[in-house]
Amino acid sequence: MLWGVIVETEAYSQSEAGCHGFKKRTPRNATLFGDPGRLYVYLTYGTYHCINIVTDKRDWASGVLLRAIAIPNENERIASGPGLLANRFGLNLTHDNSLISIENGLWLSKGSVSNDMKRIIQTTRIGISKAKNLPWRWYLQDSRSVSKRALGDRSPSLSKAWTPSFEKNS
DNA sequence: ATATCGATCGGCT
DNA sequence: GCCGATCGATATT
Repeated sequence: MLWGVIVETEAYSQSEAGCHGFKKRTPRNATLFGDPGRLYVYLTYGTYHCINIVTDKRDWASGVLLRAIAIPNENERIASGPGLLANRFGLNLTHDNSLISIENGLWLSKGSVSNDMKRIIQTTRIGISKAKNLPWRWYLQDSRSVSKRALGDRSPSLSKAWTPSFEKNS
């Protein structure tokens, strides 16, 4: 079993221009409009795959892009970007629309993270030209497995600490 | 029909 | 910081 800790993500929603589903449904983004709990995989720049978790109800395009994963006992940079993590997990277009479930051998779980890895930075998304101002990227401040841009972009002026609401309320 | 643009990355200046 | 790889989707002629 190959597993890791998701250390960087971005959110996309049909309501904003950064989202593949902003304009209309196409063969490429169809999964994004489908049921939640599935993988939306697409080819970017003709060279790398990007992995999203479809998050919202059917017919409302939205998803969370997995940007970086820390894998225990492996090079800390092995999955430090959207394309890199897709490569490491062997995910490609054939996995588009795959159901996320234990039965399917592909799932997420809410694990525990060491105390020194709990600081979360919320800031703007990377590599897009539209809706750049939306602060919909999150990463673990102290992880060395975040994407290259996140490693260098740790200026507190543009970023701010963020606490997940489920922890605030618990 | 042709041109431009990406939710990227590694290599190079 | 800039560039090319490489291809599907979208914009333009």
